[in-house]
Amino acid sequence: MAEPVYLRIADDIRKQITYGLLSANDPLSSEKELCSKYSVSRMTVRKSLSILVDENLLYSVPGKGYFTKKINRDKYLFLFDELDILIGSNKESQLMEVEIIKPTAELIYQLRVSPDKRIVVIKHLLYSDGEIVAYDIKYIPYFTGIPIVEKEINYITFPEIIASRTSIFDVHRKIAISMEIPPDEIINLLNISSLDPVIIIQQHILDQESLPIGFGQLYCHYKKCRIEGVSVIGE
Amino acid sequence: MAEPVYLRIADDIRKQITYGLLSANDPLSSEKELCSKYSVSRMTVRKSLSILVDENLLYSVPGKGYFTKKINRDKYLFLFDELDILIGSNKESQLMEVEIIKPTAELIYQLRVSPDKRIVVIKHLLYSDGEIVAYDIKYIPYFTGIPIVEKEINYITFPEIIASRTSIFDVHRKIAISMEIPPDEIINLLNISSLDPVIIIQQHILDQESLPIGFGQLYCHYKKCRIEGVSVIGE
DNA sequence: TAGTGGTCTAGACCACAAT
DNA sequence: TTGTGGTCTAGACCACTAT
Repeated sequence: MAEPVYLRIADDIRKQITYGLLSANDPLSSEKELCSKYSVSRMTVRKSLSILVDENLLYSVPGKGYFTKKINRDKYLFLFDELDILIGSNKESQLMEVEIIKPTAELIYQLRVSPDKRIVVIKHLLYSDGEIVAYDIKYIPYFTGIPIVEKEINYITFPEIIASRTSIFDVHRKIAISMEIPPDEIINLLNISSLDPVIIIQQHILDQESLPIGFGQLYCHYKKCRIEGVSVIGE
Repeated sequence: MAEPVYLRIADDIRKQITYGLLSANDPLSSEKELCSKYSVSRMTVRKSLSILVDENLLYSVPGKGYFTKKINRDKYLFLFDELDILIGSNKESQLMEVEIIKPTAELIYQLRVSPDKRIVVIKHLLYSDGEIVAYDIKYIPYFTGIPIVEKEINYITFPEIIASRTSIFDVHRKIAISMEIPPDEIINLLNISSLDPVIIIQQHILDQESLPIGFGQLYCHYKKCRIEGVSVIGE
């Protein structure tokens, strides 16, 4: 078998969408009609259609049929890793400090906690070619079992710390990249001028109900950071 | 039917992976064995397994079986739109200039073209709340049929311009975010201090063979840009 | 040779849409 | 009532892997 039948059918339908024979929200022929048209069984047609649904070119409505989707190609898939985004060859992360604090006003807001809740703070310094280029700070509401011993923390990722409380599949993350002139503490740590902005990468870790269970900020020297991604076809 | 059988089976296998009963690269029971275990047909088992393959928890090797995958949760999906990333409420894009030039040394490198090839340059200014906050410049090697009339260009996206030459499904994009102190031309346009870095979002549009067919750079005022994304489970 | 996943057929019943 | 997609069964043949 050179090319599976279901791929040939998927290609055929994809072309009809691509070349504009079908436009947004146009109904497709029914599965049964496509079975006759291509002389295949329903399962084969469904396999073809499922590929196009995965590609976000089609959606189906039970009892009605399949419809074409509007295309938006403005989604990028980014590989985001604290060390990967740093420019340089010798990169390493060093645990700086672990402490337990009472939440500031911002943390009360960001983590939706009460003022008397204790917060675990984990600070890292990130080095590139021997220089400090970034400072990372993570906040997690205290819970029994959370690792607070430095040795334990140094080798696990932010989601892993939190996953010790819940299943790793029940959390998702949001990220935001922006720039600001940082507070003095960061200016000193990164050894930059008081007028230089830094790149801030803000991470929110959320549970299934989208309630925050962790919050982190990475401050990075503006010359030492580069974030890369590739496009995906999306809704 | 409250919950389809294939979802119940997928959940069951997912739990075994999540809770560490199966670790990376462990072989799974064969489809046939799973059919017996859950008393369902092969198609139902395959549907369950295909979900887990889509979730990047499993991979299959023809003739051998299914195996569990190492999890990496460091991929983010970003919605990237030139106007969406600007901070502000009233945002608009204005075509500034279209011209045809001979390529500079950088363009010869970025677009892999010969020095005598003509390049179409499209410049936009991006406004937020009435202020110029970003400057966008796109380079596309000239080809017959490329829109160079201002009216035509103003309302189509970068990939769409290029897709007029090839199918939109044959192109993919790479993006990189970094910061730099920009050249004087940009300093003047954005009306910033000569010491302020800007956010540079670099876009490469590539064809099926990963050869460049378009190159663009967006220079954005560092205070006026914020890029957001959500995590996905990846390989 | 036996076992595996990949592909495919020809049916079936269900819940839901449109009429 | 008819047509639709969603789910599911019980087979089949193929290419590939391991022995």
